[in-house]
Amino acid sequence: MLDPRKLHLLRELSRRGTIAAVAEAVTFTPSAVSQQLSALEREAGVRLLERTGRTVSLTAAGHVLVEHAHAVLEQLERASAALAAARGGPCGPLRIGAFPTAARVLLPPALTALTGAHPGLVPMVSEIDPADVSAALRAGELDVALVHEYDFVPPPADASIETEPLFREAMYLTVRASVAAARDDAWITNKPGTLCHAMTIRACQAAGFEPDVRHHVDDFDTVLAFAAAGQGVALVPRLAATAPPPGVRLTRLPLARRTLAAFRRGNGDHPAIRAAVTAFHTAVPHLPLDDSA
Amino acid sequence: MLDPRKLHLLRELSRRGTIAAVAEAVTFTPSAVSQQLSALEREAGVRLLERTGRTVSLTAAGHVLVEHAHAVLEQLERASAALAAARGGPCGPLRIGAFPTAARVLLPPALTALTGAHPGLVPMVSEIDPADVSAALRAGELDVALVHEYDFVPPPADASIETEPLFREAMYLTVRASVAAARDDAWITNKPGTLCHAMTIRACQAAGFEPDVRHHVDDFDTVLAFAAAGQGVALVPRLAATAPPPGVRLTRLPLARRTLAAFRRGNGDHPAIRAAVTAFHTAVPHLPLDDSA
DNA sequence: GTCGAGCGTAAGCTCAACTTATGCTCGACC
DNA sequence: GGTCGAGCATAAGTTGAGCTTACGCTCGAC
Repeated sequence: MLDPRKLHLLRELSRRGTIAAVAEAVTFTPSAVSQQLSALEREAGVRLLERTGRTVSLTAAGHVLVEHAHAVLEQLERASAALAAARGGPCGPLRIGAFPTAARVLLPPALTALTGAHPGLVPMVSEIDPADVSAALRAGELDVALVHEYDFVPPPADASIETEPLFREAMYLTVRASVAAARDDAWITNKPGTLCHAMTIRACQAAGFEPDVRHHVDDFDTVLAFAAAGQGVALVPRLAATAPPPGVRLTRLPLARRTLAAFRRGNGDHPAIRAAVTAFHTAVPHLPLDDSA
Repeated sequence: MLDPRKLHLLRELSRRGTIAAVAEAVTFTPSAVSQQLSALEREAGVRLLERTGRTVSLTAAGHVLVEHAHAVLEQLERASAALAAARGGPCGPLRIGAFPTAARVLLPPALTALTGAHPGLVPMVSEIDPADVSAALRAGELDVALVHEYDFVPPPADASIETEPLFREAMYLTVRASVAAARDDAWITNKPGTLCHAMTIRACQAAGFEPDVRHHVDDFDTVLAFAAAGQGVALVPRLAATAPPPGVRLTRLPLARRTLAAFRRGNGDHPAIRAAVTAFHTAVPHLPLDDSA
């Protein structure tokens, strides 16, 4: 019988590309991962990996098996969720990941509703950039997460992650009246590697230029303070612009950001997950979203 | 992560009813099965089993988990089948189970076609009563099997087994012109515990009487010889009555027997299974089925 | 050419999972 | 009602799978 633990390693390899990265993700040594994958290959009776230069890559058979690994692990997730449901209502620890703005704006009312409805539930929040969420979910470090996606930045398809939309908000530009008008300005973006950073770059590219990025700041309040100090322009989502400092003009753009709840595929029927997603939904009307675009 | 091996044990328990029977089926000691199921219960966090008198039975949560075990094991089966397909064409050992008449009539041409088309395939045939087939398939003792089902004898629903119909044949009654006319005769049936035995009993019950079963004989040629010797009446399928001995009158009844191929659910795409089922189909036209009822 | 990143193998250790041995409880049977 | 066997659970011992550390090899960057 195929071992789901080994299938999990193979799936991680297909996403991360190197055995060392898989080992780091599952907190094993690379040697252990290498041995497990060798054993899987032996049981499979086909080559699944092949050395390509300094790393390994999957063979055609390896990719086929990864697809089946998704299905197997999803069914195991469903079984675990069913057991959690059989244990009774939502209780125990629930690891929640959230991007900073959501942690600040959405989580407080959501957590109040959640623990009010389910006193046995122990939510544990970690701030995390949406780009890192699916890995953290797959690794079991998180159970649910609040993520966002932007126009221009297509979310990577991930067969192991399921999402549920929560709300949309408009994007605003500081100082200028349009992205094109800020062609020659200094730009303030989030740190490279984050979705927000990618979004700014893409929006400018769509307007026909490469932004002159001068500052990398994650906290939108700081971003607005920089803008107020004349240090550059920036794109900020509605929720980050509830109290702009004096002198910062905000122009609403035909550009949206969508916030979603994400969890491991198959885990959607887990009582704690359901409760959390429900709580997120109930908290949305409390947000200062003066538009529904 | 839930262990599929333990889920398999739980599933076997749900069918067999006692830990001792499960242990015998998987060739473990009852102690090992008991320990594994205890571990599963611990990981699940819910009671799955409860002592009822001298045996154990499943709790509601246990039954829920068994349903998920079916899904998980089916996906693992699919993954294995995909690997077999990736290994190339059908090859290696293929364990085939068949009831005696099928082994005599259908298998010779089917095996010729099978090994002719796939020289690497090594078919291994075991005669087995259809009543025991699903257990043998689940235990991995067989890969495919030829089974039959009768009117009046509903096949037990088994979520882990998949079947594909091959052909139908009519049933014949020896000596008498109708079952009702044989109410006071001595009856010859197969051994108790077989489907054929159950079929005879049910057919008589449907005609309004309990048969006076005097002889238990599995081989239909012997059955016909007994009938020719005036030792009783019997129901025989068309394929078992190709050359009745002189003096045995056969009356075709409005009663059918269906022959099917059975295999583990999810294993239908295994190249060897596909090849075998195809070979079965190609052999059907060679059978002396002078009717298609 | 040198060096580090990445992979694989060898050797050792630890724990899970099996066995055997034993005790307990329930139900059948005289 | 006592006896006995079937069935399950626990204790103790053994084995092997799966991890670690240690080390060697190869490839690609600088």
